[in-house]
Amino acid sequence: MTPVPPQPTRAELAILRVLWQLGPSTVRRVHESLRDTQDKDTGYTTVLKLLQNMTEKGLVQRDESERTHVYEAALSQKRTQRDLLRDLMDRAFGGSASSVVAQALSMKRASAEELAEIRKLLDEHERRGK
Amino acid sequence: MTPVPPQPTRAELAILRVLWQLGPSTVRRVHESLRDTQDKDTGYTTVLKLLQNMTEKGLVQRDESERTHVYEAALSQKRTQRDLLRDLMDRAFGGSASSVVAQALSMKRASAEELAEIRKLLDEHERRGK
DNA sequence: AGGCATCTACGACGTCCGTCGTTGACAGTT
DNA sequence: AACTGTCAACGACGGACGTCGTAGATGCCT
Repeated sequence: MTPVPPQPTRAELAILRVLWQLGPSTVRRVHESLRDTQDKDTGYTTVLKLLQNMTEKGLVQRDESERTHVYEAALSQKRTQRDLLRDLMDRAFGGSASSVVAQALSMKRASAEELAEIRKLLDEHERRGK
Repeated sequence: MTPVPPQPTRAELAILRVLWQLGPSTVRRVHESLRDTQDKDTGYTTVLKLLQNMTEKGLVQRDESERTHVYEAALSQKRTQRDLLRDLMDRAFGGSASSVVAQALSMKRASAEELAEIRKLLDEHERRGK
C-alpha cells in the first residue's frame, strides 16, 4: 500500500523532467542537465538534497546498490501531468475541462500544427467514447 | 507603471474566486462565503491578513473610503486563469498546448456536454485563425 | 456615558521550500 | 601511505505561507 506521493514542488518538478528525459540518473547527471537547461544555477548539494527529499516523499526511487546512487522517477510523466492539471483545474477553473481547453487555445502557442493535433485527439476521444 | 502582480498562492486564489463570484466584497463577506464553500475553516483574521497581503502584492484593490474596506480582484478571472495555465504548461508540459488538451480530455470530467463545447471552441478558433 | 460589537493593524509562530556549507566515508593516483 | 577528488548525509538558514491572538480605533445601542 504505497500511499500516493504528494505533488512535486517547482524545483522537484524540474528534476522530474530531467529524469523523464534521461531515464535513471545520478545526482551529477541531473545536476549537469539542469545546468544546461535551466536559467538558474543550482548547486550540486541542492540537487542532492532535493533528490533525498523526493525519495522520502516517494516521488523518486533510489538504487543504492552502487556507491553512486541512481535515481528514477516513481510516477510516469503522463500521470504527473494529469494530477497537476487536475489540481489546477479544480483550483482555478471550477473543475471545467472545457474552460481549460478554451484558455489553452487562446494562447499564441496553440499553433496550426498543434490545432490539428488537438482536433485529432478530439476525434479519437469521441470515437472511443461511442 | 503598475508592475505585474505575482501569481496568487493557493489560499489567495480561493479568495479571488470568491471575489470574482460576488464582486467587490468586505472581509466578512469573503470569510462567510469561504466558510460555506470550503471544506476547511479559516478564521476571520486569517482572511483579513490574506487580503492585506494581496493588496500589498497588487492582486486586489482596496476601497478604504468607508470604515469597512471593500476589496476587489485586480485582474480578471480569465487573465488569471491564462497566467496560471501558461505557468503550468511551461513547467510540466514543455509549453505544449496540445499536451494540455490531451490530458484534459483524458479526465472523466470531460463529459459529453463539455466535449461538444470544446469542439465548438475549436471550430471558432479555426475560423478566426483563417 | 457606558458597554458591546465590529473592524483594521500588527506581531508572532510553525511549517515548508530551496539553498548551501561542512563533514566524513570511499576510491583512485602517485 | 599520503594526496586528491567524489559522494552521501546532515544541519542550518532565510524567506514565503498560512495561521491566529491581541490591541486599538470606531460605531451602535440603551
